[in-house]
Amino acid sequence: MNSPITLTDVARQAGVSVATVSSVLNNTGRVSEGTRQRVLEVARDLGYVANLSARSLKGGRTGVLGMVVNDLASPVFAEIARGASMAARNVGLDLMLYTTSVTAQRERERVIGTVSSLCDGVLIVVSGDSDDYIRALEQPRFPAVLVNYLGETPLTTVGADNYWGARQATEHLAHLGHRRIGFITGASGSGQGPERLRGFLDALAAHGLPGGEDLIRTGDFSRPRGFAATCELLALPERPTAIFAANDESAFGAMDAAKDHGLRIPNDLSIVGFDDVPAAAVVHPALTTVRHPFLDIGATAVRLLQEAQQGGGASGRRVELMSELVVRHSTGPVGQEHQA
Amino acid sequence: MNSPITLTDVARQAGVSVATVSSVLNNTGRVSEGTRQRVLEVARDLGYVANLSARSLKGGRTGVLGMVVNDLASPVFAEIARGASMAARNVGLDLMLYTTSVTAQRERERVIGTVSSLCDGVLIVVSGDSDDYIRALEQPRFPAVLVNYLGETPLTTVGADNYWGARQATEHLAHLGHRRIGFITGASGSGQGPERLRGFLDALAAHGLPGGEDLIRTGDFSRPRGFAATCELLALPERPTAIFAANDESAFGAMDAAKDHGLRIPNDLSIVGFDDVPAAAVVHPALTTVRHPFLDIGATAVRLLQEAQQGGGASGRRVELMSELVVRHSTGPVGQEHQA
DNA sequence: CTGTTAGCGCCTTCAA
DNA sequence: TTGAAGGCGCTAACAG
Repeated sequence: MNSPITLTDVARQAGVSVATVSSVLNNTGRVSEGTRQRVLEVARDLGYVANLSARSLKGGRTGVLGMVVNDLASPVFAEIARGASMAARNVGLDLMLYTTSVTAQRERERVIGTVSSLCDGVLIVVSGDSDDYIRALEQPRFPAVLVNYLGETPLTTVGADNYWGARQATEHLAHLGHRRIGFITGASGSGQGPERLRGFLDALAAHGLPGGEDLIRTGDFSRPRGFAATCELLALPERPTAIFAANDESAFGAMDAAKDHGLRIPNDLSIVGFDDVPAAAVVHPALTTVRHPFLDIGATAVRLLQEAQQGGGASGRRVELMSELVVRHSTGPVGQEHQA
Repeated sequence: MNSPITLTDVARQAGVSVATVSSVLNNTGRVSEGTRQRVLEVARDLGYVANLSARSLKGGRTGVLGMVVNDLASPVFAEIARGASMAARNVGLDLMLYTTSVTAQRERERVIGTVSSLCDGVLIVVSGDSDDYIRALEQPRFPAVLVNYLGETPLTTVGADNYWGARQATEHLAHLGHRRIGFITGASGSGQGPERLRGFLDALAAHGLPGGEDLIRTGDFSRPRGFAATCELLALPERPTAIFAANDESAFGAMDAAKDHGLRIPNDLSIVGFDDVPAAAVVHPALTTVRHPFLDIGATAVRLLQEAQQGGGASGRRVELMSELVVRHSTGPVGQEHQA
């Protein structure tokens, strides 16, 4: 039974005091080079790993950032976590993920409390609206950064633009000659969807294109709903030549529906998504979409969290990254078939 | 600046000793009902949350399970984590995820060391082969369970069958009348791929079907390779009427390729995947695939971990769950076009 | 039934 | 340049 190596073990083995070992390991205080080398060597040989609990209890920095999420399965979340994880690693920090249900209030407070007793700071990634979730953090007891949160809050938040990305995507379609463009909305609860719709509508107006009710279909960010909404759109007397879906998942559903109707993409129907999840680049044809810079969002969140730690309280900044149109192969000029 | 509430705070506020509070909160020792209620009330009012570091340092159970993964982006991983997370919650435990790179040896030891100082036990989910990763855990210093690991190890492992699932899928195709069936392999490194291929080949032999080299194409579990491999298969002088891909991602690529060639699924080409990731149910047509019970795997891992904790050392069990064919709409009887 | 106390592993003065 | 000692929040053993 190999019990974990403690600082004391290293000290004993190296024939010095614990304080000396601590100094060496933390690069603090002046220790003679000889002692230094010996301690380092012993620590390595013994496979010493600092006990985080002890360090945290003592009140020092643990070098661990916490991340609280409520949906492990979403690729959007996964990308943000990946970005945060890489950024943390780059500055010598670890990232710890904690899952929690959106529903139970007590549960969330417990999770936040737990994480904050372990970590130097916490990143909160919540999908949809869960305002009271946030309320618990607002007492500036602990460095926290909110990711993709659109509500009112004094805390620091990071997100990315939705409006201009949607506008850009719609204009891309307009420049391609499309005049009837369908739109598949997101889930009504989320804050991201409406902004995307607004960008779409404004671009339409700017180009004098029709944006009637019949061209706007309710989706819920899911693939099956994207499929169904597209079928509705294609059943219209004057069917659209392009469809803009409020997220990639819906766009994948739209692609399925188009192929099902024997339509070629992009010849017969152009399709644009939103998010640029990894799958968007590998579907066939590759999806034209608006890149939400999730990796950057994660990395920025880590940076802001570090600033919040050093700066002390909640800085209350609101950072919005730019999203960007990525043109791939699911969009093209209006085909002859439909121009008549 | 609201500093966290400690046990002492609660004790002071309730007018009792810390030991009493501790007893109440842990349901240990006998405390009078009146005191009990008062303590509970004060704790709730103050929003007391136990400091995990202190509890862990003291040597007690923390109620947190660790999970070490090397790929946050894979849906396979996400499902396992989801299963483990739900199972943990059901027994009142939390799950903490720690990411680590597969490459750096020192790094991994550090992560394991860190996690083990915080958690009651650890779940290791490694994709591909990383044998020396495992070696570090083998000293039974700490309850650990390996997920989806196929190598030799004295540690407890949980996984799911690959061979019989592949056999079943192939037989499904054979019963549908397919005689020329293509296969897209997985990445050569992984241990899961070869077993799936073996199941495929044995089923072929059992039915007296051809399994020549030309029908077996090298994939790497990715969608683009699945696409390319399928194009090769479709270019064969005598093209297959069905394709079995070693994982769903490859199967999605195969579906893309088929549609690209103007083939209808399943009328002109049947396609089977492996894994049953969530996307498999929502692509169009819905993918027939072999369900690897990831949620169950995660849940079982949690259960075994608990047993390992209670039982003490590494029990060294090897649990293999059954995989199961899920017939959806991407497979059907051989079409007239190809029967001639 | 309830209070006092030691000590988990570490870091940080302070003293030598 | 190094050693000794205290205390972070908590639990468990022991007194009262």
